[in-house]
Amino acid sequence: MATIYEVSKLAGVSLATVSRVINNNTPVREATRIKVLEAMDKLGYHPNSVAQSLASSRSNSIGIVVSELNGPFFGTLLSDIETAFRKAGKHVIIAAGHSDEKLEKESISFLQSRNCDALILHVEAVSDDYLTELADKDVPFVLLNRFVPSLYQRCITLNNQHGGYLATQHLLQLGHTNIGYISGPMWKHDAEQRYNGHLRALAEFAINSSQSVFYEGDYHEKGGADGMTQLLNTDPQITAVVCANDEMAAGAMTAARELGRSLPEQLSVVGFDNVNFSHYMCPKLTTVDYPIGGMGQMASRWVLKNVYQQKLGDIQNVFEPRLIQRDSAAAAK
Amino acid sequence: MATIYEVSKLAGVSLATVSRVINNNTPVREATRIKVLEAMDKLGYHPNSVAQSLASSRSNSIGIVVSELNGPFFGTLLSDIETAFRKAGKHVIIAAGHSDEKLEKESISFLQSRNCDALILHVEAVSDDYLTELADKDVPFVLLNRFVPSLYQRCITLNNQHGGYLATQHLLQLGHTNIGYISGPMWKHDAEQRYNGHLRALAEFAINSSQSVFYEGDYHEKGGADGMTQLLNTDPQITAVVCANDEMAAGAMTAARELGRSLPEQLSVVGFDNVNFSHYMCPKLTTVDYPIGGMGQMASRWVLKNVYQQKLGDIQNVFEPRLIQRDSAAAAK
DNA sequence: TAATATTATGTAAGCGCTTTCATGTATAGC
DNA sequence: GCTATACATGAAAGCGCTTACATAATATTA
Repeated sequence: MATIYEVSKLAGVSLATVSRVINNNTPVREATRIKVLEAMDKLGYHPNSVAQSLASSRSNSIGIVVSELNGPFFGTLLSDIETAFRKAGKHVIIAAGHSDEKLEKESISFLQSRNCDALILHVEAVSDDYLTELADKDVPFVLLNRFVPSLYQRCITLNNQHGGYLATQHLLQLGHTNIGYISGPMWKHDAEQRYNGHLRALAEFAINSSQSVFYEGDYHEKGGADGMTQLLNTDPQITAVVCANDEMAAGAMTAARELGRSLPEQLSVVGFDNVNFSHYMCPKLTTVDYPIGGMGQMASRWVLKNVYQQKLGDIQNVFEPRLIQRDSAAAAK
Repeated sequence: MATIYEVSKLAGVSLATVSRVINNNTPVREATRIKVLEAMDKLGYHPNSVAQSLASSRSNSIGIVVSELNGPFFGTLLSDIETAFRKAGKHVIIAAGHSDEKLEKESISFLQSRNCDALILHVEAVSDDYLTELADKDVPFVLLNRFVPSLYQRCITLNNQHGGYLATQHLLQLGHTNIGYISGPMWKHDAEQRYNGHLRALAEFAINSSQSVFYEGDYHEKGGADGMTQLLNTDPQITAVVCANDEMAAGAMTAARELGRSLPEQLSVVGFDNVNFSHYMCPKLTTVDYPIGGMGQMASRWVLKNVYQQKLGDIQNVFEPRLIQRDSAAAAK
């Protein structure tokens, strides 16, 4: 691989000048620039990004921590983030945190040691305090789907509460009054907030929430199935169930069918997230859309703007969910 | 951030010695090692990986090109690759090629300029010649799901032909004789091979393939839906359809139902890939398992073994698919 | 045309590490 | 006790760039 030195020799200029045309940050006379470009071309020269990083102490890499790499949710996120940075000539280093405190911390320090210029974090298990401390360190980061009051400018969140509200409101408007709820793990902020939204909708329709059956699931298919089984055992009169994410909705619907309920005639189900397979399910899942792609783009913009000084539009910190009506929720009989 | 220099001063040894304890590649007296480790600890020192890369001309990063970041298929792949490398202290840089020749090439040169030690490529659009030339360059790479004869040691492939065979054989064994086929884009090697397997099964059961209706789809849901519609129009007598991937199967099943077919009673469907949502579909999809995770691990092993000289087991170049029987394929009436 | 302001280019000192080669120090052999 | 050998450590030269700072070339003004 040719080095900048060889280019400078071939072009008959100094290293510095070559560097200038590479970085395009200092004026270079047009004739000189052309000479250099031609030399680079002739040698098939590409700058060594490692050397660039060391010299400039910018690595042009952004570290991303997500909970899982598989699964429908993060794929969309990563895809949009990668596209955004790729355009800007940055690259993305990915680590999975698996919703585990130790692994999340490891991922973060791993990415730090990789000299990332910034991090985009979708972390669930580390504490607010840990994040606040991290903010005092040198590496800038944005938080996705997590609100830490002291770090509010760097939080890109969904109004989960409103999402939970929309799901339940929809069922209530369809005439359901006996609505079960399958939650995510309550230690996760979004799970708690979605549930709060559910309660708010119930209250608004003057339904006593103590009548409403509740199950704390795990955000996975199995939890949804278990939850549905338990809910229907506890209260066979239930006519609708809100699931705090689509995966659980999938499990719940399967379980309900196995228990002899026809969907959506005897039982309506609403999910949350609008993952890409939610319309493969049958009945096609009515769910709350989580604009994760847009939020990923916004996180990218935050980084481009605050770390790389690009002039870009304002940052939208809070995104609003919206209800996607499909076929899994029907009017109460 | 503390540097190796500060550590060496605090420990009262030279830079070289600190480097030795970091890399653990040259004997260092135990007492010295401990002094150094304590100094590192006290300073909260982490080696600067960029500087390490520059000095050693190894970046400890592996570039991955996949077609898409979203979608169920690549998530599984990336997840297993990331896990494997993370354990080895390497990191993964990801780029999407979008099945487009230009973008695939761009992705590859992008990763090259990032000084990746190796690449794992799932590329579809670039030519065999391009890959053969690339192999003469300096960066080592493995190919996933692609067989290039001259590069056979670095190809990790699925026996797609056999997979196609299994899908059709299953339907034939269930008594179907009028079987439609919805293919992927025939310019993609795997699509072609899956179809060849289909033909082989047909031949084995003495079915004239010219009777068998065929549609060339796009590996996406829409293509599956269009394909099913066209197939049923062309030949309403069809009792079974093989789809060359699960996404098309999803579209096809929806379309079939909209055309009034009950599944699987009036129409059996078999997919290919066994993506994670295939059992969310209803009826749950009978499909051919693509062990993409295992193949990703094998690709990782190839890199660890051939690039980082780790002593690991043999490389398995060809993986075998297997049929996953669920509910979408039933006996012919 | 000389003096001054502007702009373009070159010089050289790092960035934080690895690694070769040289040197020093302990151990063994006689 | 002296040399031969092994082993542990240090000195210093890069890895390929960026970026002050210094200098040279050019444009501007009087």
